[in-house]
Amino acid sequence: MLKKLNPLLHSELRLAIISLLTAVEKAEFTYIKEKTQATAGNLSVQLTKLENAKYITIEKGFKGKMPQTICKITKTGISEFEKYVENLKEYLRL
Amino acid sequence: MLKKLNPLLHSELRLAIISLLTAVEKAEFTYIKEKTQATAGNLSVQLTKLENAKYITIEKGFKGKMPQTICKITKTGISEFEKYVENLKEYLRL
DNA sequence: AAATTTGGTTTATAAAATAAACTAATTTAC
DNA sequence: GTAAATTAGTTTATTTTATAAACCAAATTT
Repeated sequence: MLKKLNPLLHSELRLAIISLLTAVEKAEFTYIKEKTQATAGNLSVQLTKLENAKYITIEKGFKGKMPQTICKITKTGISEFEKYVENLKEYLRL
Repeated sequence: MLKKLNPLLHSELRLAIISLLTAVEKAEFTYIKEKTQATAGNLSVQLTKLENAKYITIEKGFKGKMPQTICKITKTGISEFEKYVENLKEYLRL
């Protein structure tokens, strides 16, 4: 039987964010924005959701004088992503 | 760069329906309902969306005296599903 | 020093998923 | 034989979600 897909990950933008973060140690807001082509507002909202779920951590600092937001995936985020991928594979018949 | 995911397919229930229909020649409403664990209302709505997009065909008839709805995937449905799978693979790093 | 850009957040709106209510015919139980 | 329950759905309403628009503060450019 098909397993329920984690709704937090079954979202194009959030999935793209998590996918990106699995491949790098950390990433800046602006980098994620560029890579995903998301608007800043949408990205901000979705990052906050992922942070609330503890799938990522968000650290706010400064790069020179400009604000900088750095995101990292957590162990929870990685394992939920892996579970999601396994569940989704059945839908995709892979 | 990650490709945009077809929003009609990036939906848990619609994806499950299409996935199911790729594996069989045709399927009854009640069979799909059982397999997907969807409510009848939700299923009805999502099937209609897939029909409007010409991803599936819906034929209404009778099985004995009871109404029967039979669904089949179309060529469009199959090729859109295949495209969706290929695009999604990049998100999943497969 | 006014206008623009950068790096965001907050709030409002649009779209989608889901659930609830309803229809209509059919069985089943009394 | 008729009331209650079941089957097979559709339609409508509600909730949730995604997205866009508006906004803020500081920095930079003209």
